[in-house]
This record gives sequence, C-alpha cells and structure tokens, in this order.
Amino acid sequence: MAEPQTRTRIQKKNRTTILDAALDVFSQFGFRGSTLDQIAKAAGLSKPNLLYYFPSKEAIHVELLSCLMDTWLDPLRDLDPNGEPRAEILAYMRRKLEMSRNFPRESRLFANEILQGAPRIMDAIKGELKDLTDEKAAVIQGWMDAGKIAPSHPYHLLFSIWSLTQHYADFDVQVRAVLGNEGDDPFPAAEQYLETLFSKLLAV
Amino acid sequence: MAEPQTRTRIQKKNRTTILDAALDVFSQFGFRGSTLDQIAKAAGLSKPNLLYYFPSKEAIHVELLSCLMDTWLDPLRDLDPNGEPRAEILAYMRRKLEMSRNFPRESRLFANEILQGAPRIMDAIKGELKDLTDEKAAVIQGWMDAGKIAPSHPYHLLFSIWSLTQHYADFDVQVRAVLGNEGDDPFPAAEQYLETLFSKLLAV
DNA sequence: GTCTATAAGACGATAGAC
DNA sequence: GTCTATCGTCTTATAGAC
Repeated sequence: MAEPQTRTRIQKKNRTTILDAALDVFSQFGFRGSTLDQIAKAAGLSKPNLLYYFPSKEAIHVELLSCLMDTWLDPLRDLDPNGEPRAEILAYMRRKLEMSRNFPRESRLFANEILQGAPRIMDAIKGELKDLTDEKAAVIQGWMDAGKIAPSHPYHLLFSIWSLTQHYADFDVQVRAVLGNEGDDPFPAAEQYLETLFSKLLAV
Repeated sequence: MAEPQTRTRIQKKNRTTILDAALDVFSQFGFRGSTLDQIAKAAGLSKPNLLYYFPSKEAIHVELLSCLMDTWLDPLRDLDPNGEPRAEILAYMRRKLEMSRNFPRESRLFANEILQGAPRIMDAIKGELKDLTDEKAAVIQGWMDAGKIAPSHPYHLLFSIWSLTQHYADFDVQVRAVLGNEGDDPFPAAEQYLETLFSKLLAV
C-alpha cells in the first residue's frame, strides 16, 4: 500500500528498459535467434527478473510487435484524401523515410518477422495493414482516375514507397559499407533522390 | 578404390541435398535461429550424417553465402558500359526482378544476413560488392554527365533497384497478403510498374 | 556412409531465499 | 522485486557400432 505510484513507476521503468533491450536483440536476430540471456544482459537485469515482468520470451516479442503495428501505420493513416495528391504522396514517402531514420530497429524487427513468414503478425497484416492499404490504394486510384497524378498501380506504388524507405533502415550496414565513409549520413541524399523519383513518376 | 565416381556422385548429391535444405531453413530463420535438426529433417538425413559432409553448422552457412555472392552480382556485372544507357538499366532491373522470382530463398538468406549486421559476409560487401558497385556507379555517372539519362544519384539509383526488386522476394508473404488472392503471381504487375517508374526517372 | 547413443553446454522457465 | 540455484529440454558435435 505504501507509495503505490513509486512501485508502478519502477515497474513501468523496468518494463520499458526490458522492451528497449529486447528491441535491440530481436530486431537483429529475430525471435528464434534471440535469447533471454542476451536481452537480460542488454537490459542490465537478471534473467529471472525479466520473467517477473513478462510471462515468457514470446510475450516480450508479442508486446513489441503489437506496439509496433500501432505506430507503423501512422504515416499512411495521415495520407489525406482531400489533400493535394502529389504533395500527399511525397509527404507520405518523407514520413516513412523519417521513420527509417528515427526507428531503424523497429523497421528491422518488422522485416525479421516478415522474412520468417510473419508467424506472429499475419493477423495484423491481413487485418489492419490490408484494410488500411485497400483504403488508401482506393484513394490513390481515385486521384489517378481524376487525372491528378499519372496512372500506375496504386498497390505497387505503395509497395515501392515501403521498400525504398525501409531499405535505408533494414540494409543500413550495406548502404554505409558501399557508400564508404560509414559515419556519413546517407539520408539527405536518399531523400533528394526519392523526391526526384516520385515527382517524375507522379507527374501527369 | 572401387567405383570412386559413384562415391563422388553420391557425395555431391548429398551435399547438394543438404545445401538445398539448409537454404530453406537459414533463409527463413537466419543463422542463429536455425537448427541442425530442422535442416536434417528437411534434407531427409540424420543429424550426424549432415556433419559427415560438413564440419559444422557454420560451415554449411558459409558455403551457402559464398555460393550466393558468386551469382548474386551477375546481373550487375552484365551491365554493359557500351550499351544503350536507358535499356541497360531497365534490363538490369528486369534481371534483378527475375532473380527475386526464381531465387527468393537466396534473396531472403542475403537479407537475413544483412539484417544481423552481415557478420559472415561483411568482407564480401566491402570487397566484391563495393568494388563492382563503384565501377558501375561510375559508368552510370558517365551516362548522366553525357546527357544520355537524366541526372540523379548513381549509388541511390542502384540501391533503389536492389530494394524494389528484392522486396518482392523478401516481403513476399506481405505482398501476397495485401494483394489478396495469394495464389496470384504479383510479378507481372510489379515488372510493369517498375518499368514505368525507371523509364520516367531516366528520361532526359 | 549411415545410424544410435551420448557428451557438453546453452536455453527457457521455475523455486525459493532474501 | 531481485537474486542464486536449478530443473528439464534443446542444441551442437562426437563416439562408436554396423
């Protein structure tokens, strides 16, 4: 009963610490390739202490994935059907690229899960993700039909935005190794290139 | 001494069977997430028998990766500096997309290795891959300088071909889930879309 | 060459002291 | 809440029969 807020605050802090450490590990090695020992060491806690806050290794992973899905779709949700079509799509691309820059671990966690056949996230793929994609693809198709942007394939247009932007998070070590000077930030040039690419694609 | 060719033929056949099974498993779960039991079961052999043909789990993985690098760069090697610039780049994109269609497991094996920080392939990335990329980026830069194709970033142009084409192998289950009718082949529409995309990007 | 049996250690999870 | 100790299982690799 004494200081319940303090206990809660410590609990939340430890849960956050564990999830952050787990994101480090799971995003790199996937679910099967990650161990509680690695996560415990990264979190600076003992292994049994992890399992005091989460019932199992899988529960930690599931928690990360469901948190991820919530924010992962935000950039696409913000695509405004009433906005200026070309500007809306370019702004969506920029938001996705910004997510790759600011949340590369989340992008790699997602990539790892998809590569493994999406066993723990297929419901969300066929549900939330597909529903939102269907909705926004219809908006884009409407813009194409109205002659606001050049006609192409709405779904593959969205796929191309996903793959091009997530590439800079998922294949970060390759991008930096090929560009050399690995301390340099590849994102400014990437943004400029992608703006050119999509501007030309969408121009009527 | 009796029938050495037969023994060799059996050995080669078993090595091939093991490598094919290992490709199935490693491409899905990565190195750390895969087990010899899975590979043995997929190959229809016993676990000790695997280790009769390869000294260790890591040796199987390394063998797969070095075989992969040999063929992975072929499409880019075939980019002809003396060809017609726009046609050469489009043909390269088509060759890469064809590799994603015909060798999706190899693409996912590569993606898994890069996601994990490329621990067993970084030398090849900084060596063969970077050298070839530098060489072909210079060719593309030359074409841009000569006004044969629209100016952009040669390296990011290559990155965009890699990410767009490999996406259809690496994120295959997502692509099919979002498109619905998962038996349908997404590659024809993908090829058409990517041809449009790069045609417009390169047009002077 | 292929198998069963097993060593030696890593792994997820639990028990119980503090 | 956090720890040490430990259980039972999984995993890589080896030993040795056939």
